Formats: sequence, structure tokens, C-alpha cells
Amino acid sequence: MTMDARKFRILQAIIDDYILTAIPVGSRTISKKYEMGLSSATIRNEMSDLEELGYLDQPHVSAGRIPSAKAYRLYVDQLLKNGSIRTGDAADVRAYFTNRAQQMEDVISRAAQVLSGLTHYTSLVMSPKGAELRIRTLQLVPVSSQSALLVIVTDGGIMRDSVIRVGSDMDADALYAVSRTLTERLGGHTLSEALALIKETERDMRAERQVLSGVAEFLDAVDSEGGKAKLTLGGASNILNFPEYSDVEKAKCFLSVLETKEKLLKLMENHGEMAFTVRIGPETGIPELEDCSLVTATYRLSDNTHGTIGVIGPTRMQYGRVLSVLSAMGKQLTDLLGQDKE
Amino acid sequence: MTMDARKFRILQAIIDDYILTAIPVGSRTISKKYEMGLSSATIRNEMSDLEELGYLDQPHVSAGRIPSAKAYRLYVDQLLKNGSIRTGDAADVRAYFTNRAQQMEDVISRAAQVLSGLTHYTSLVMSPKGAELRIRTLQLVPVSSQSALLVIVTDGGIMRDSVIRVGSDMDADALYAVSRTLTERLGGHTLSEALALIKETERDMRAERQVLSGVAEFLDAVDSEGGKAKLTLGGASNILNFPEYSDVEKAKCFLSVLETKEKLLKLMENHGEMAFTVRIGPETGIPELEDCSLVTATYRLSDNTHGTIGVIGPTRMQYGRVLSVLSAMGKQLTDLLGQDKE
DNA sequence: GTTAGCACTCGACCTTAACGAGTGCTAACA
DNA sequence: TGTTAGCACTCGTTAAGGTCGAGTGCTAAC
Repeated sequence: MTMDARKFRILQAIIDDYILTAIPVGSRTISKKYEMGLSSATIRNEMSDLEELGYLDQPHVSAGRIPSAKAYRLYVDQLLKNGSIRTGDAADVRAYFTNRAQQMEDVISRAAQVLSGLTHYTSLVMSPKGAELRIRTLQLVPVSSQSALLVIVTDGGIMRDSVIRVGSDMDADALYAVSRTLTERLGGHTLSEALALIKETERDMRAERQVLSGVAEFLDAVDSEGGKAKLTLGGASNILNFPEYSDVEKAKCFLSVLETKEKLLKLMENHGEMAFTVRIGPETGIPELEDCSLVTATYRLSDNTHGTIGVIGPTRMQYGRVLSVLSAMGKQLTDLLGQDKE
Repeated sequence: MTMDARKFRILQAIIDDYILTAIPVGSRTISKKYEMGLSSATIRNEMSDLEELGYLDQPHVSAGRIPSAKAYRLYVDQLLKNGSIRTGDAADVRAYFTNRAQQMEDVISRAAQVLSGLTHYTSLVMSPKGAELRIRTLQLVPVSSQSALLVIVTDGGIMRDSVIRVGSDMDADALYAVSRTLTERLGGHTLSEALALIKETERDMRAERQVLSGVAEFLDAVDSEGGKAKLTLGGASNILNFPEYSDVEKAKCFLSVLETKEKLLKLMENHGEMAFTVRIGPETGIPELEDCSLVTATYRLSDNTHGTIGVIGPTRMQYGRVLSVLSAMGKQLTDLLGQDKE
């Protein structure tokens, strides 16, 4: 037995219906609602075949069928292959960004809001990995006699900052001089590269040793943290709108995964070369999310700097719509934050 | 009929028990568990009186009593009057801050985590109101030929930043010169005051008009936003651990109030002159939170700059513990972020 | 003023029964 | 050979009835 065109059409109808209603789909529903020109008995036979092929599950014998992860996979692959991603959401997305925020952080949190608002799922927006960012300017701003604020401007205007200790004999002018030198030497390099460069620089500038080691310490911290890509969530409580999470225990489980962001970060960092990555149920690799799907896309700051955006919700997800919104949002963020935004 | 010492003792026992168990408290429970030396019948009579006085509610006739908002109010007032706030939590709080983060933002999000972790409720940490912060240093960092990053270091190391447009003829040195002048003129003033001062400055420095108006624009934005005190949440999903929120609808309601932070911000800004503010049920003024209590405390950056921390949970809250943890956390934050931290 | 006793209330929980959506199978049909 | 009508069967859902027990209010005795 093999998957033919009719089986696929029926499977698609079942998935569409289940995504819409969250109710196991029976043969009669398909026969009547989706005008197949086939009786429920025929559908029943096909459904039985589809179950044997692993595309459908049956919660219990007297209920309809629900799509398996394998079915969603097929469905999504089809969606991606056809390139049938609508573009109508682009306008919606743009509309929400009217009052153009200027700070990276604002743009990111706004993006998370818009994503969750448009999709009704939980959204995830990840800033680019710190270690990959290229330094544009580096400046030390005096804070007190003993300390200075290290400001690093990078691609896309993202800013990393930290208070570091400086020798007490550094006034504003001295700090500025160091800043100029450092910008000259480190500009254009990634934070990781800068860490290596600064060691060399340390030899030339004995007087400013303490400052340099402060900067080095910070770069090291950023580097070892794997870049501390920051993850912003939106609409976490949206999950409660779905009947599959009317059980409080399940909801709690989902939300606690969101709160410890590490696992999610790892998942999102593994975004492949594709425009989209769709992880369905067990494909997430996180047991607590085996009934969830995660769809991610990227936005670009420069050639080799990118961030990731995503949407997480039940496997029964409106993949088409989500892909379309993510696509629009990715473009929008690239526009707003990308290198040539001037 | 009036409230006497014995009634109060019984009421206290009822509240303690209900806070612990969330189960309506019966007369027998009090008589046996709390060694009053009184029979259940006597307790029953007293409880009937307490109900008439408005301190107790009865979900239905054959259930025990639960404390009313009025009862919690009495209970909390007693707690505050006695000054019986334990200090044992100070050590716990400090322990969680071992790896001292240096950025304000990190400290704040860590504080939210610690608060929700120690109390098992949802925590709120509000940064100080922007408009009240005093400028320490102000510096422009070049970002591109057309724009610069405005960095403002304020009390407690908080930093406000924004990208502003500058004339194309400003190189790094020119920006630095402007920065020095601005720091000289605006340093020590609040952001609100600075807005007025910069208008005057604008006359003296015609050449740098564009930069100044950029700075002014930013200050204006901060000012008109009411300072955009930022609210950080911790442990939002903790609420699902409480039986009163095992109903998903209620939980959804609670979480959506948290997500639109405005109402909460307003509430937290209204923190009075007291060390603590406790708002019980309807006292919050937010209908969705009529079964919740909000306890807030402050921390200080300088004499007239403070932020607010708080905990929100069911009215059936462990007020004693929460007050103690908040007290410890307030001190800790004042230590970490306060003016004289060097 | 306190307490034992008792009738009463009412939600929680269990059992049972009816219902119906949906299935698998068989036999008839084109 | 594929399709379909028919039918017995399954099993979760819902409603109804019944028991249980925690808790109350009241009364009368101490």
C-alpha cells in the first residue's frame, strides 16, 4: 500500500479540519464538509490505510482520527516546496511598526508583540549572537572616578555595555584617547576576534593596562557565554487559549520551559541554512514540547550576522499563516536593523 | 458586638490555616489544631460573630469559613504595626547575588528571579522613573556618518540610550567635544531639568544645532513617557501552582493583566511614603485582580531616586514571608545600585 | 459563658444508564 | 475491483440519582 494523490487530499482535509477545530476528525465530516465526492465508507477505508501508514492516530476506537507528527511533516514539506507562502501579512506587519522605535531593544520587544498578536501563538525573538557581531565603535564613558562604562556599538546598532574598573588616574580625556585607539584597532572585527587582538594591544599600552584588562574581561565574558543571544518572548499566555492546554498541568509545563530560556536558545541557534525551520513535536528534542511545534526564520543585520525569530504553539498549528507572518517579519526586521538602514 | 482579643486570635488562626491550605476552615479545625482550649461549638459562635462583622465569608452553608479582604487587611496591619518582619531572608537574598552582575539590567532581572524563586509568587521589579534620574555623564558615540548613539549615564549606572541623527560634518572628535560641553552643563540635573537647560544651550551652540535637537527630542520622549519605568516580571507561571488558579480562565485573565504592563506600572508608581504598600484584593483597583494581593517595597538609588519591587499572588498570601523577603531584597538592591557603591 | 447533642444542608464523589459519534466489517452494486 | 449502504459494536461524554461527610445553627443542659 502506498500514498496516492487521493489519500493525500484526504489527509490534507483532515489536517485542515483538525487545525481548525482541535476535534478528532471523522469520516463523515470529510465526506460532507470537503466535497470529495466519496462516501464516508470509502473515506473510512482510506483513513484506515492512512493510519496504517502512520499518518493518523486514533485517540480511541470510537473517536475520529488526528494527524500524527509525520502527517504534519508531510503537510509542511508540501507547503514549503510549493513556496505557497502568502505575502499579504507584510502590510499588517509594517503597519504595527509605524512609530519606529530606534533602539534595538525596543524593536525586538515590539517584534515579539506583533508576532504573537498576529498569530495568537507565543513568539520568540532572538537577538544575534553577541560573539558574531562586528565592532563599529568602542567607547569608554566615565561613570565615577574609579569606573567607566564600556559601550560597544556593533552592526545594527546593537549595543553591549558593561561597567569596568579603570585606574584612578584616567579622566574623561584619557578615556577618550584610549577609546579612539581601541576603535581603530578593533573596529570591523567580531567580538571574538577582538579578544585576541586586545592581548597584543596590551603590550603597547602599558599605562592603560587596567582599562584594557577590563575590556578584555568583558569580551571574554561575552565570548564564553556563547554570545548571550538574548531571547524575548511575546504572548506566552496565548497558549492558554488552546483547548489542548486547558489542563493546567500541561500549561504549567509549557510555561516553565519558556521561563528557563536556555533550551529554547539552543534550539533557535540551530536554525539551518533554510529560510525557515519547522520542528514538529518530537523533532524539538524537548520532551515537554512534544505536543508543540516551533517555526523559526531569520533576519539579517549583515552578511554573517543574523538573528532568529520564531513562533511556538501546539503541533496543530496554522503553519501557512505562521510561515507567512514570519516571512514578513523577517524582512521587516532586516529592513529596520540591517546594515544599510541609513 | 465588637472585636475582642479572643475573636482576633481565632481570626488569626483561621487566616493562618487558610493561607496554608486554601481550604475553607471549619470550627473543629481551629478547636483542635490551634489549641484554643475552647470547644468547636464556642468557636462556631465566635465565627458566626466574625462573619457578621465582615471578617469571614462562607462559600456555602455547609463549608467552613474563608477570610474576607477586610480580614487580611486587619492581619496585615497588625503585621506591619508589630514590625515583626523577620530578617532571616537577608542571607538567602544575598546568597543569590554571588556572581555580581554589573549591568543594571542584569541586576534587575536577577532580582525578579530571586524574588519569585524565594516566594513562589510572581515578582515585579520596576526600574526608577527615567525622568527623575540625575545625569552623571552624557556622551555621543559615532555609529555611522549620519548618526550617533546618545549614552546617558545616570544614578546607579542606569543608562538610557538612543540613536540620534547628527549633521554629517561631525566626526568622532567633534562629537566628543559636544559631549564634554553637554556633560558640563547638564550633569547633576534630572532628565526633566535637562530638557529645559538644553533649550538655552541651543542658542550658544548654533553649529551643533542638529545634535542638540536630537538630544532634546530624546529627553522630551523620556519625559513625556512619564519616565518609562521599565517593569520586569519573574515567575509569572507560578500562579498556576495555586489551586485558586486551577481554572484556566482565571489564570488566563491574571496573565493577560501581567502582559499589558501599564496598569501594573501605575499601581506600582503609587507606592506611598511607607516602607511597604500592601494592596489586598479590591484595593488594587483592577477588577481582574480582585482575588490577588500586591505587596510592594522600594529601593533607593539616591535621595530622590527610587525603584519599586513587588510580589503579586492570591489574597491568600504568606504576607509575613513576602514582607520579609521584599525587605531584604530592597536593602540588597539599594546596596548594589545605590549611589555610593564604589 | 461554655459545651454536648442533634437535625439539617449541600458540595464532593461514585455509580449507573442513556446517548451518540465514529468505527470495522460484510455484502451488494456498478 | 472499487464504492457504498447497512449494521453491530465500542467507548467517551453527559446526566441523573444516591451516598457520604464536613460543617453549620440551634437548643438545652451545665
